[in-house]
Amino acid sequence: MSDATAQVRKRLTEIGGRTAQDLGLGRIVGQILVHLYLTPNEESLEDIAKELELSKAAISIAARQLESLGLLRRSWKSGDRKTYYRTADDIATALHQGLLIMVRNKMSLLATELQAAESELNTADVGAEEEFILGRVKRAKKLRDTAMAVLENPLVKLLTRMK
Amino acid sequence: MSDATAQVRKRLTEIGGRTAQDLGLGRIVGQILVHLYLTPNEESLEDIAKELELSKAAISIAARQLESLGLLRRSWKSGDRKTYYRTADDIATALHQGLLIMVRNKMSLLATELQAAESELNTADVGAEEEFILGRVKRAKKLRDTAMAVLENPLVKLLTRMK
DNA sequence: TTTTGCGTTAACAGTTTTGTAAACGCTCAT
DNA sequence: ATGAGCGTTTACAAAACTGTTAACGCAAAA
Repeated sequence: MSDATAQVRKRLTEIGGRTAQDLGLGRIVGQILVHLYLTPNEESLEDIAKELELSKAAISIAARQLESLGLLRRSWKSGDRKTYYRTADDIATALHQGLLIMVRNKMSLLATELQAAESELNTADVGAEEEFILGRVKRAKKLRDTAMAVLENPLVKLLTRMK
Repeated sequence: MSDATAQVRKRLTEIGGRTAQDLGLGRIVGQILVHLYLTPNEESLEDIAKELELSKAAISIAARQLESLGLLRRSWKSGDRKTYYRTADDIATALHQGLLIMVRNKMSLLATELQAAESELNTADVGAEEEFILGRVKRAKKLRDTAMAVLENPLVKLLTRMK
């Protein structure tokens, strides 16, 4: 592998790290994923640790997290006690679905809270301030509903169809 | 304000804090925004600090940040040296646009990096490994493109039309 | 059974983040 | 001019996070 190529890979790996961190998944997770995505053959924990200059322990934890997200696959070789990792074959769809699920989870949590708030406000004795807050909560609910609708319809259909 | 109502407000405020933190804006930012969103009249720095049980300094910083994002408005009263804050009138659209801009920024950063990677790989002497990586980069680009397309078309039009 | 080599777990240290208290500077009223 | 009241800045303390080292457990080889 040429020197320039190695540098390109390193750079993309860093970007993966930053992105993953933005999503709250931790830097290492993103680094591993991109690194393996740009690697033809599978690699052991130690391989990855050496390439990314991180401890084997850190790799172990992050790799398992990636596996549970369906983004990495484990494999073994006969007469070799190491575990090897490679990116999942359907990594693109897995990523998209994962992101959608994350967003949807946050959204539905918000939905529940807003609904609960509205109910409680309705049972309380309704003064002027309650009236105001209730109005605001209702506006927020409406906002969330349309956002949700947008998210559900065209996005899912377009994105999950990709290969 | 009834006790139950106060509790509802407190709860929603907490949720705002968590959400803002997820977006990388800091907890306080979200708390202030929701608190003011649920408050009929405008409040001074000290008012907010007392309600949220935080220092005036912290509120000062976060409130200015919110103002620069177009989510809060400052105002003054004659014969009173305090600054008052209230939520912007178009807070819904400001929020949506802000989120879209954030996402778009991340996306376009990714776009530049992927493009640069592809160029560099093309100029390098192309061995088997370069070929492989180049293929992966191209796949990633395609992914990003469709995601971007989805993000641009229906979302913007639907969301920014909202009041 | 013992040994070796692996992934994992747990305690810890370094770093970063977050919010506070106190000092500061500016504007307005006196 | 002087003092009071405000928002802001700065220095710092506490808390949270991240990744490492070292110990552990377990399976396969000797």
